[in-house]
Amino acid sequence: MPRTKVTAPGATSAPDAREQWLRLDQQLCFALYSSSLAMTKLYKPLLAPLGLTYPQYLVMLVLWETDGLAVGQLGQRLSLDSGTLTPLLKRLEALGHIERRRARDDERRVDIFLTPTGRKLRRQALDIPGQLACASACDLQELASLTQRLHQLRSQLAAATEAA
Amino acid sequence: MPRTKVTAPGATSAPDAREQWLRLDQQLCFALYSSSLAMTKLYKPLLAPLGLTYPQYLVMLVLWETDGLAVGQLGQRLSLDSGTLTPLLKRLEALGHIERRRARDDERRVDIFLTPTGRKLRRQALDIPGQLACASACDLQELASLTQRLHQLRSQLAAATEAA
DNA sequence: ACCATTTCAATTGTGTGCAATTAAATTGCG
DNA sequence: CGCAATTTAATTGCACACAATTGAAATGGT
Repeated sequence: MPRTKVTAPGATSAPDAREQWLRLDQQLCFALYSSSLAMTKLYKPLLAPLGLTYPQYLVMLVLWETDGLAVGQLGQRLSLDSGTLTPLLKRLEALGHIERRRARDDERRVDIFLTPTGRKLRRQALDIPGQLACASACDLQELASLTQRLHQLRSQLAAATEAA
Repeated sequence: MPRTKVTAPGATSAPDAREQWLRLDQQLCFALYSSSLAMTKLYKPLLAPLGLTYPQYLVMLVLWETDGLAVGQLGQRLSLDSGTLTPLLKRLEALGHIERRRARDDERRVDIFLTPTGRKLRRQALDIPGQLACASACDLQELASLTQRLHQLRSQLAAATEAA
């Protein structure tokens, strides 16, 4: 019979439920963390032909949807800050995929534009999601529902972080 | 009516299903990636009192379950290699939480042992999973099932990576 | 016993992530 | 208009992640 007793903060006697929750495999955080790293590893060989790292690929996904975003807008879309994006974008620029242009109407802003090379890269990327879907599960329905659940979780986590 | 036609690799006419799958929000990889980063951000203030980063916390979770593991075993448990673990473990040693001991029966191995300080830290960690559960969802049933689903996904991703 | 192979951790180099600071440009209030 | 507050990206510093290499130690076949 499972114990439901709540142990007071200072109590040291009797194993309480908190012991169970400290187990690595029971923690959502680790499931998330290790899955995410595993996903990145699986992407690596698929992205190698495009010459992109995984975070660079995410940036390109955003730009293929909406070209000409400012660094801050990109960051908002991906939940990354300028400390992460600035060097990453400079590398994408060095590769010839994007152009970083200081906005004329607000000199603080840096807008990001795809080059023809960057736009062409999209065609090579078209097959990647399909390959990934096969490798990860292949049940598209299940995949979509898991994706939705994670987006929902992300919102809750972000909201909880703000609240603190 | 949804198209089920499979476009040949070289075809350029007619928008096909692959276009849809390239959208950022439809991709499981991004849902996973951003959720994991959001989770880490939420942990940060909770771990600050313990003086641990999130990956350091994961290492401590493993050691609290099984003390005296070799670096490689720790890496297997967390899916991290020595390039990541060696500097992290040196920092944990500098903090006084663990001791790195060259194994006598096999000089290649480095075994990791908790110090009394490291063991004591566990008590401070007991409340963390509960706080996190509340922040993330609070429906324990749902949380557990998501965790299971992610562990399963991780296995599939790891298997697919091996296969390549 | 010898030596090629294998197994380990450590090191090196590249690329994120993020907090904190900096510096420039803009906005808004009096 | 003048100036403080705000916004924006860049920079700096620290801590992962991981590929590739190194070097020491153990193993296995002959």
